[in-house]
Amino acid sequence: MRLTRYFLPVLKENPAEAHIVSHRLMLRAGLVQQQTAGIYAWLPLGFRVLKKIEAIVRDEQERAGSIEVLMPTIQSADLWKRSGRYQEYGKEMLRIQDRHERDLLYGPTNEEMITSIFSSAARSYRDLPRNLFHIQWKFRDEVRPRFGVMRGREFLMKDGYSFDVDVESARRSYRRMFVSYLRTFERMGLRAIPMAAQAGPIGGDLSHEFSILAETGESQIYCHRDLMEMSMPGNDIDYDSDLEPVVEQWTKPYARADDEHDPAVFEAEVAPNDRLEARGIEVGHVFFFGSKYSEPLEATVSTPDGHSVPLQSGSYGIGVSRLVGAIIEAYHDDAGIIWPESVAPFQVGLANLGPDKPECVECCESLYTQLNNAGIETLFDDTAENPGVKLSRMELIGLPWQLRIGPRSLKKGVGEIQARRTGENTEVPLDNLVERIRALLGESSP
RNA sequence: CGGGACAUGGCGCAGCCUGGUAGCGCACCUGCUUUGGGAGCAGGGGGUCGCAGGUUCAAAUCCUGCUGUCCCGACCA
Repeated sequence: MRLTRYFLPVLKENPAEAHIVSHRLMLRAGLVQQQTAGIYAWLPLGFRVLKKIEAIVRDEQERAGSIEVLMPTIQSADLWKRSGRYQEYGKEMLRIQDRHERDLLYGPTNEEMITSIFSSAARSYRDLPRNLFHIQWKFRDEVRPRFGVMRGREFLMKDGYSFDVDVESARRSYRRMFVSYLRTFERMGLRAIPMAAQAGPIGGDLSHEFSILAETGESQIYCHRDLMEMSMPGNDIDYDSDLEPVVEQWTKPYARADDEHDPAVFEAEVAPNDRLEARGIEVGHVFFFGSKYSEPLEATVSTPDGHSVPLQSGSYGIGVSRLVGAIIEAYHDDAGIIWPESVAPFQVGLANLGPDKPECVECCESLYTQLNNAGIETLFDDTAENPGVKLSRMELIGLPWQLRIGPRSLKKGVGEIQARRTGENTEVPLDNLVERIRALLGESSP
């Protein structure tokens, strides 16, 4: 993409309303634009990041055996009246009426709808287990939206739902999602720690919040330091195998957010040097809720012995739009964002530092073509602006690799590759540039 | 939902207390010069001060109401 044809409205100064680093950088780097409190328009660069995150989430969901669907944003109130949540859910639910004065709502979540959809077709234990997910915009009329997309009212969420014939089988579904969440966040360069959360209807251990550590986190978390070093399930993980050892490993060390925190247990279980207290951002939540919705909605299947039992379900959420902010909280410096490669809007930024020099233009045009042909996502700064403007803007938007071409380097027959993360600058002969970039991509993770 | 602030060109702000019809920096436009860390000179365009009402000869400035936004706390992916 040529910058002269792109839409990248960067801000030189910090917008007054943004108080945390990710919000500031998202506005400054032209990722989003606020439309009203807690509601954002995604500009081209931000939208690309959102899509990258979405793709990783989708990929890991499918790998774990979950199947994608798409449910509407607007729901009829009927289902919610049957489950009782139409009354229970507070003012956070946006209630609307259509022209026939029928009660509708903008979905804050989809347990009722998915239960209805699934149970309308699933009759038998043979149809189980299944896990369906969708990635869709939600609306929750938060009392106090803040921190940009980290607590918006409208937000993009992956919500998945598992259906099983009994609790033991549901546990297996839960573990699959648990493991897939560890992998999902890791692929974005995040270490998300599963925290024991408020127990579900059957009690026990089937609810976890996945949080990443960040100064601007909204909750206080307490955990064992080991969780920061523990190795993640690899690419070869078999979701049909017994995942209990993995879950066991990750849930054994103490890890709780402030609402579940018990200082006495913390101090008894964790040695002083191993205690980690920090702020956390919740990026995912897995939860088993049994027959909470299947019973009122009469979603049942027949068992092998011919009885009829309500579906056993869990729900699994990932805050996709929130992750954009969370990743920036984890990866930035004074100059701007530092995108992990896996979610970067472009892999490479190509900057022509001598836009008035024909040899620079020619060289950049050639490189741009080569990079495109190599399938490398490149943002080409072909503007006539000063080098300083280009370099600082490139740092602000945080592309992992910057390719700099100017009269100075050209004289030596080289181009410069600067790593955004380390600031390391390498001179590479012009002929080898594209090859080198290709080698660098994916070599260092994240 | 409790508490507290703010609202002035695209952005950041001053002016308001002590009413007299709007100013600065950045951005933008034109020209020339510049080009390896957010350039220089010259010229130029753009706001009626969130909205409504009131006081006054006169309101960005004082008063009332409304709306919007932000911050702190309690709740949430």
